[in-house]
Amino acid sequence: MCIFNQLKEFSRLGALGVLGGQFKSATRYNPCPMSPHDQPTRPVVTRFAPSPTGALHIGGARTALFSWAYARQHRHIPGSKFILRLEDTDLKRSNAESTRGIVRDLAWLGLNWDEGPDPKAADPYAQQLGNNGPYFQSQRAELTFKHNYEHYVQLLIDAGEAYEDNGAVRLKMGSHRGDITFDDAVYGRIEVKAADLEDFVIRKGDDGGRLPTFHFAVVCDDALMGVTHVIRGQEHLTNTSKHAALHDALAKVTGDPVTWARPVWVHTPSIMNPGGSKMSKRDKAKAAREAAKNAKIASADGIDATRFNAFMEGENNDSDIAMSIANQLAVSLPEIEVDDFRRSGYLPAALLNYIALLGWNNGDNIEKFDLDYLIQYFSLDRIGKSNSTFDRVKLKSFNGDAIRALSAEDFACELADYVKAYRQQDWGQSGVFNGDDWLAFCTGVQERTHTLPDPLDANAYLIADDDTITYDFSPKAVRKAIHGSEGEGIRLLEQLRAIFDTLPEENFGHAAHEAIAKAAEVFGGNMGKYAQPVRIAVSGGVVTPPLDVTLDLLGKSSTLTRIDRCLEQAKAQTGT
RNA sequence: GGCCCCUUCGUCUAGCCUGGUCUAGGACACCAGGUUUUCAUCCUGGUAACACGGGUUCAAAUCCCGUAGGGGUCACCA
Repeated sequence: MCIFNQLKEFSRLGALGVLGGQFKSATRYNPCPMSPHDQPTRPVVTRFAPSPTGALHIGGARTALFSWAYARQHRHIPGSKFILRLEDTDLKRSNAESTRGIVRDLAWLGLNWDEGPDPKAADPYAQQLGNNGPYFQSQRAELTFKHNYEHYVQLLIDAGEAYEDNGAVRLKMGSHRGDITFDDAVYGRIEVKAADLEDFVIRKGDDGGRLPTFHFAVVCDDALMGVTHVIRGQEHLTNTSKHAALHDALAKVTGDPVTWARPVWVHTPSIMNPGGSKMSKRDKAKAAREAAKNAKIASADGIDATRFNAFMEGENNDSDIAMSIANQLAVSLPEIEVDDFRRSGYLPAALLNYIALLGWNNGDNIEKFDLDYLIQYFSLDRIGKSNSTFDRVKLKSFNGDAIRALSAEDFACELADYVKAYRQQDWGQSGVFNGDDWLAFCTGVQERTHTLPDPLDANAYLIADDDTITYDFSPKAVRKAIHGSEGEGIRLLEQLRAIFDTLPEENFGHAAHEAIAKAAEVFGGNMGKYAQPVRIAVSGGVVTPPLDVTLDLLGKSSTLTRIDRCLEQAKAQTGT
């Protein structure tokens, strides 16, 4: 096993302190863990309940993060836990692939659950009975014991709280129940007039497999699983009057006001696009559609024609089609889902840190923190009410900071894994670089890296064949360094080439660097005057890691070959 | 359209509940300067906001009312 991988595993095992260095850790910040807000003495049970109809959305990730952090904050109270439950009562849209993706993405983020599907299970739908029944609502519906939704539907009908309507069952609202008032931890007290409340379906008819609707399943499961705090997106705020009514009705018909007590509702504001629309996979689909239209392509790899055409007509926004088109046309799509951010080279630590700040802050001007800090300081009453715009530029800045906070070994490991996974190349160890060179390369590029692919794209010349390096002397900086001052760069390059030729191959870059420094000292001028022509000669451009690292990685022979080629072309151009 | 919710620098936000300490603080971005062999990093400084209109008050970003703008929701989707 790669030493870097071992090191990484080790660091991952070490608590959840995902960030070190300049990132503030909770313990450093506040030696006294007593927070100003509530110190509940009762257990806190939260859950993340996505519907497996697509990949894990960035907004879902934030909901999961808050739910997770709040449960972890209270883990010292026995019974506190974080549950993952899959809401798959929409048979047509739910699928196992989505479940796998959600489980994988949550695991990647490091948000572990106390109860929920086994992340290692081959078949995500293999039924697992926890203390409170299975974690898929479709499975809960099949059961015949206390978790069966149908049992409660019947109780409501018998008590005159609900009635059948074309095979479906509706809960009586309106004047039957009166005005509904509930409290939200973020938005405060919400009052809805009886006249604005309509009877709503709690169990679907035959077309829907007689399954419970989302509203009914959610209330039953939360109550039966003992969920105390329901943290979810604010699109559910209006729905909550229905859920409140359901809790109250069920408490009444079962005579069990404890189990069916209303939970604490916590609605989080939405995350928006810079354009103002809600961040959704539709944005990815839209970008892909536009690219496909511009390129006038009529199919996409691995996508059958019917789906492709439906996609182009806007009849679906499937991410796999969008991705296929993007790959085919080599265009990038806006990151929307957690997996998109991983592909783009973001670290979980940075992503988590950034989204935690979208709608929450500790009021202490501390922006860089790790999960330990969030667990310690997270509080419901510091969640904001207004929607926030997702700023990828700021995320990138956070990611750069997170990358710089990694040890050189951890960074080397992250990068090697990334290259393997998304470039299907092996740059480290046994691959393009040998072990020492790989670490040297990573060390050289680490502080210039904002997202993982940055150093790959910027340093392709390093692994290119010597004769594929091309020289474009038209950009200003290059022209100046080579042809400026009547070809001074060319003359310097010739002199340096002669010196380089006498240097040993061992530690060539280091020796070459010293030679350049000495030349600058002896002949005058700053080091850049000498280093830039060399940099251009070996890379074709003006930006590389420090020259000693670059030349070490390249080796003496490549360096000389490239200088020769550069001189040849520069002179040829001067001649004409 | 009905109902619900929101509104501080370009963006994320602190401050608002408990009016005066706010000539409104921080971060990202941007601009200028410095460090540096390039780029980046790092350091210093700067530009930039209380949506609008009324009211209450000695005093309002903070309290009240209205207007405008934005979001959500009105499915046998979740």
